[in-house]
Amino acid sequence: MDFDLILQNVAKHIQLDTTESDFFVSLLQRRTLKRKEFLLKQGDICKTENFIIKGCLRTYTIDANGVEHIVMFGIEDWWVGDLYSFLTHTPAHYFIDALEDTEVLQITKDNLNRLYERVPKFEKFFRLILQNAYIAQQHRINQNLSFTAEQRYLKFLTQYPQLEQRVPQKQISAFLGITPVFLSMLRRKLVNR
Amino acid sequence: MDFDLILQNVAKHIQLDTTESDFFVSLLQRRTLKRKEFLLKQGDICKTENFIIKGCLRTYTIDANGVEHIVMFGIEDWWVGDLYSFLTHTPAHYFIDALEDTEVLQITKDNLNRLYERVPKFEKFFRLILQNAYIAQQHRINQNLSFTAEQRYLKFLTQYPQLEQRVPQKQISAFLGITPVFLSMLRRKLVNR
DNA sequence: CGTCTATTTGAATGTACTCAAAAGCGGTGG
DNA sequence: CCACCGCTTTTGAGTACATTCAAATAGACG
Repeated sequence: MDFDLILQNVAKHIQLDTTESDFFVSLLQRRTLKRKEFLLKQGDICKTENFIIKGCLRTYTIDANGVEHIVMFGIEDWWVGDLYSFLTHTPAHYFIDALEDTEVLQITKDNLNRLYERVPKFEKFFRLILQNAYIAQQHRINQNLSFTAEQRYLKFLTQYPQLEQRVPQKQISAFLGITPVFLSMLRRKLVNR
Repeated sequence: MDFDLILQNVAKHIQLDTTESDFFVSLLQRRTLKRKEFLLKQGDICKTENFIIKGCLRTYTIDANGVEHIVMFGIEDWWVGDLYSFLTHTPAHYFIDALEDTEVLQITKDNLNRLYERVPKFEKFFRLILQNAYIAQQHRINQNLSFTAEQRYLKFLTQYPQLEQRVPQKQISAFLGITPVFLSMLRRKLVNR
């Protein structure tokens, strides 16, 4: 059933009884995105937090020169959204679109607040989700500071082996912060060993 | 009095009555650090979250070549620590030491859990602190991807004008992810305009 | 098949680093 | 108060990493 994955995701951190999990899923809305379809555009208000049950999303910006930079990828079992926009009801900094046909479960801020009230354990749940995301980001900042593009690419391969298969090189280069041309050169160099 | 700053910091997000704030401060321990003294070393377990009431700390790593990379600075009114180590009781990834004589208020994990139990509002408080930190980091990742060293330096100057005055250039270069030599060249170039 | 986009390749350029040496600056002890 | 030491910052030359531009090739999709 559709809610299996998200309930497993929740169960990693908090225990729910049937009433609680029924209430939780009653607050979720399903949404389907075609490849290249936007979940969020820069400047819009991000009205939902989104749990991916199928497919792949990217969160990115476009800089002054029109170059895209990917802040994060999301695949099955990941939460994505523009947290700042969601929380403060201000225009989003990021674009989010689908790299594959994707299905998400969405929860609005109002529903999230209802959830916090009725099942306060979810405060803890979302705190933990956030903590993990925070720690992952901190490591990424550190990696970007410490490593060359080649090292970052090799790290990416081991850290996200699924993604390497699924997303085009162009997207990987936008995540690593290098040009597609240079990534292509790196790959050639690596193969020749 | 010593707890003014931290109580103001808390009051930004949640309201406490006297009993609650008394209980909160009763869980805090004060610690003084001399310049260059360590609050945490890589490999140690981070046993406290730390609120800076005076001074300046840096959270950093040392890469394979012995080069330091600063993940964040902390000054008055900031919370610092190695969150992952603190939460999971595993060895810390980061060093934290003092760039100036510094005073912090510390709370242990046990005391934090007591606090959560007795004053559940603090769950919300630390969630908000974390949210803000998360968002700031996300912007930093994006900036590191989108901007050249010169642009990042200029951004740093406007974002942390206090720090520019207080910390040596060497530390700023370690934060920006460039060599001190190159930062010196950038500064010369910028002055010559 | 044709069109559109992604990837590869090569040459020229720019950005940032290394190494080495000199100059500046702060603290300490005589 | 000055001299010296250690550390930071500056300067310059040579080098490595990564980008831009342009063109060719390969792949994906209707």
